Amino acid sequence: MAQDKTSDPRQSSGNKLSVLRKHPIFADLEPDALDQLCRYAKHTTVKRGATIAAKGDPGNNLFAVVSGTVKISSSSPDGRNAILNLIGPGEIFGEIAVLDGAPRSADATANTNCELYIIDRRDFLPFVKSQPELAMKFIELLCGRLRWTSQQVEQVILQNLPGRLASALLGLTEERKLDSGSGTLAITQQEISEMVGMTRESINKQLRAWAARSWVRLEHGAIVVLDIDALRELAESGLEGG
Amino acid sequence: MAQDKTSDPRQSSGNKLSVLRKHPIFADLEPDALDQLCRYAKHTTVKRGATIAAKGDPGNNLFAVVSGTVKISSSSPDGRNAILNLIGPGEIFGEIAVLDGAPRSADATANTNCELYIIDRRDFLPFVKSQPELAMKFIELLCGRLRWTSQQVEQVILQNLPGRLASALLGLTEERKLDSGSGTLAITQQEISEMVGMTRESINKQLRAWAARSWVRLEHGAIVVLDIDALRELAESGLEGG
DNA sequence: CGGGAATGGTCGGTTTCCCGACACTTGTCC
DNA sequence: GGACAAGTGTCGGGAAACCGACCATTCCCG
Repeated sequence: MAQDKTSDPRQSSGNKLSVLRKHPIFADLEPDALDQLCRYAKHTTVKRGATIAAKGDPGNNLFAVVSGTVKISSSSPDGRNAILNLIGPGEIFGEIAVLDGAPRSADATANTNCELYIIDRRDFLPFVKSQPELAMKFIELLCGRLRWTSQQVEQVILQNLPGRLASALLGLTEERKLDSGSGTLAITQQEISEMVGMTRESINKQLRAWAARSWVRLEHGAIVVLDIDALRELAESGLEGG
Repeated sequence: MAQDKTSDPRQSSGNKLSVLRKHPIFADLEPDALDQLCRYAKHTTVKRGATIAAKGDPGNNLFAVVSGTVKISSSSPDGRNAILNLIGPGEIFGEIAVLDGAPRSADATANTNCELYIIDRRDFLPFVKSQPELAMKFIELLCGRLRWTSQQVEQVILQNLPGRLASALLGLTEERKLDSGSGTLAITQQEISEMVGMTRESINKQLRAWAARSWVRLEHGAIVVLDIDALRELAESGLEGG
């Protein structure tokens, strides 16, 4: 997993460089700037289930995912849980609190064992301000996030369970965040229920109805999307599908 | 209403200056930059109900609200409607499509008669890039939007009707977007239902239950919040309240 | 390889909420 | 000032989803 040894700064820096360059937001930085960024980035690994950041904390760090997936979620006093986003390799998270200085608005936990880079806010904020191009990149990133989140609100208001579930499966399939090839999504039904805001039972019922139609195939801890067009049609019409 | 006459550039520019300076995002600009911005901004008025921008359009304009309120919404094929945001005086909207170049993700309609400034993307984008401070302001703006929208997703997933309704009323009261003093919200029950994603009937039923407890008072086309603490408690616990 | 945790599958009773319909009030525009 | 639109109040049937309670299976870790 962690091939760079923190005891060897030279090699560490070299690996960091090649990894950070794959993150779209840093890809176009000048070599000097990228090098500077590498010096700021600290390498870490976290075990599945571990808390990376908690709601309400000061946002002192920006995170970049090297491997694994991170779950952004929030929970209510009565134990219910809402999954807001899943962050995969090549993506960053925790940028909002870093950029605006307000407390974290959600929890971040390791959905699988993860390899991360952590960048301190005190290093990063001046760095962004010194790189106008990077600021524009962040504006684009935030715009994308906003589009995604607004669409979620839209779907949750306009669509019923089948529509929402279809939309969620489509989103996961298209982004390939959990894709291990040919439409296999490594996600539990419990997690899906927390993404769309319905109970696990309702999700299970709907999924098996679709499995009977060969739209999907259910495996343990995974869902295989077989007929993506059927799901797309259902998601777009927003109706029916029981 | 419209005190600046477009036939008189001098006076127009003077008024624009004082108005644009009230928008937090432009407030800290250098006088020269602000002056430049005024030259870009075109003044317009739109009548209640008129479409300002439509979903799918290219985002060629940034809008700043001078007076009135604008409704950001999206509708499904079967006629259902979702209100995503309400924009009041001193706020801007339409910035996402301008900043990232993608099509508009929602409709914008005049909720009341409105007075707006319109700025062309071709003028504005180079302007932002030439003003590093402004880029940071936009980052903060987008972060705020993202926090608000994420919270909406959270609420819609975690809370039931009473909780969501209470949260919506609290939000509207605290932002004072529709406030005409002492907690009076100028909003119809139909509109609230489209904000929280429930039917008007359900909203009406819940509101009258609260009116019976003197938590709110219902007027024609308006809601007066009487006991804000009761609503806050309900919104935070997320439970009960029938 | 064995035990426990995680995940999936299943079931009715109950609640919530939608749906369609309608009467009444208020406001607005000609 | 009168017609019409917009907004509110109300009702009951029926569908959708929750809830709590299970057991079966699979996986993972010691």
